[in-house]
Amino acid sequence: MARGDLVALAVAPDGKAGVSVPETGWVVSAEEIAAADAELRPRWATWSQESAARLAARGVRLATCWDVAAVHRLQSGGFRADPGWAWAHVKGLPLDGIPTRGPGELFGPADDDLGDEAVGPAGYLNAEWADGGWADSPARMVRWAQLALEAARIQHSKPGRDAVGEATVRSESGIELLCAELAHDGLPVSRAAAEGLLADIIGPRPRTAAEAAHARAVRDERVLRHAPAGITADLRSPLQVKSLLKAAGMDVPDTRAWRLEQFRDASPLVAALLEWRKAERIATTYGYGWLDTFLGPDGRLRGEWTGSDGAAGRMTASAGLHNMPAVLRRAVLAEDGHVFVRADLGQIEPRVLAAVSGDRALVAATAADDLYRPVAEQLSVDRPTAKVAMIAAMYGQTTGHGGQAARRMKAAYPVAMGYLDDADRRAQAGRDLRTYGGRLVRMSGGTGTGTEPAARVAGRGRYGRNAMIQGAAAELFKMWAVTVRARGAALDARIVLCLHDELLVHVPERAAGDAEKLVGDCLAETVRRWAPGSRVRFLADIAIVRCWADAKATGGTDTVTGSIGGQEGA
DNA sequence: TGCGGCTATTG
DNA sequence: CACAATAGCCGCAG
Repeated sequence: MARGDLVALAVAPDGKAGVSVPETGWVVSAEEIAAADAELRPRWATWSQESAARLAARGVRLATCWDVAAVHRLQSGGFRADPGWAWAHVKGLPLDGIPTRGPGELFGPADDDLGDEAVGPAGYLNAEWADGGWADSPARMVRWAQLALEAARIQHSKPGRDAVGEATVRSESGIELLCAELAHDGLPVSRAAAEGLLADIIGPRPRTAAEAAHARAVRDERVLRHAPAGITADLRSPLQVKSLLKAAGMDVPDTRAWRLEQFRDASPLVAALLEWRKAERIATTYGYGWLDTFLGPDGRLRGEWTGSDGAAGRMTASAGLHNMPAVLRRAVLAEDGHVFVRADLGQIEPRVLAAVSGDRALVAATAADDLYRPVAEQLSVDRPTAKVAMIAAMYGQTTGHGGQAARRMKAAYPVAMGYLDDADRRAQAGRDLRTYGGRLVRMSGGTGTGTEPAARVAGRGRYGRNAMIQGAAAELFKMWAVTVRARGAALDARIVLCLHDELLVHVPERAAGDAEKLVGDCLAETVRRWAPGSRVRFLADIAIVRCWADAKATGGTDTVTGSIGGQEGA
């Protein structure tokens, strides 16, 4: 067995692992997996994040893997990637024939029970095995691991991948290891700080249901006392709020905050309502219940992580980790003797557009720290207009008054705009897309009726246009993240949060400086791999902080990376 | 009880 | 207010 060789691995709920090379198989302990990983450093072929999660629970972190589910999502699109589904894809089997365990089979063996055969006569995986039965015996565990390896080999043999595609397959797999660790480790959150913030915003923790109801009523009353005499409303009902506003002389089509903002100064009712909404949001979604559910006694906030969603392939997280109100970041504090290295990519989407389209003029613009400056100059407009025009092009905005800027954008950056328009047209026509790194974005479902509403077609076009950028940006980001994970291990630097273009790394204080440099170096390494030979420049703002909220306020080290002409050092 | 609509938060 | 996501509550259908 050599470094990087594929080795089959399937970890059971009890931590025992089926391993195969594949001529020979063993069942070994998590500790033995850890030792083998350290000594031989194979690329473990696994079915999904599940194996890594079970190892992480036992303190074992693998260096690399080939994750069949992650690679399936990349190569074939969609989110579904269970073994039975991925297997049918790699084997080219009809998808409507995949066996399932019906409710009737829960109480006894099915008529077509396959017993100890992992693969049935039609070539599908045994549904009972796939449902967890694979862990029922040592022989099954080894066999199940071997099948993951077989699936991985077929995925590996798929034609049409360039070097970037190969690297993307590896990083998409590695991200699953990171996801398992993010879920296990959690985000450091100070309970005392969090409860202090909540007390300021929504009041002290209620002791009884009656106290909670009273606090709610008090909050409501602060709004309703501004209502016209005799008028009341359930503030949680948009319909009733609309009526309330009408009674107060304001006729609005809906009650969204941005629409009510114009009345804030003139109407104490609206001002109170907008404040109420902010507090209510925190009370219901990010209040004491949220802390009780997701913040462990060890001061770690835990959610589930996925390496790629069903659309363009961004990472997702539950437990509010990706949409926590900014004010609560003040409770995200490094543990004693530790600090955070916080790093975020600057203007990643237009820079990615330059890279994937190869537009020479836009590539040239990425040389600037602020890309929108040269773009504004090129278009002869001010910076805000240039930014809006660029974002409009990437998101497919059709409304508003960006006509002139859009025309100039097309003239100045014809290759980049053509790239986006092409994706838009393909998506509108229901043709599948493939991102820069090779992710299939399925567009073919639900089209072809011929009577499809124009709004739906246009929406699909915008979706496809954006998926090419958002998806490629996600691929770059994940490659950076797995590189930081790998290189940071030696410093005990652990990624504790991924936020689309931002990394939060928890690191012992003594290694802070090294980790800060490492995160920047990893970006340079990633860009060389992700955009070889490109002159596109990527930037990361990197700072050492004790509290997540401090990062932007203090203004971190402005680290500049990328900018590789040719194959320097390569 | 399930689901679409509305709303809010994040990138 | 365009692209993506998670998530809670309301109102309605079954």
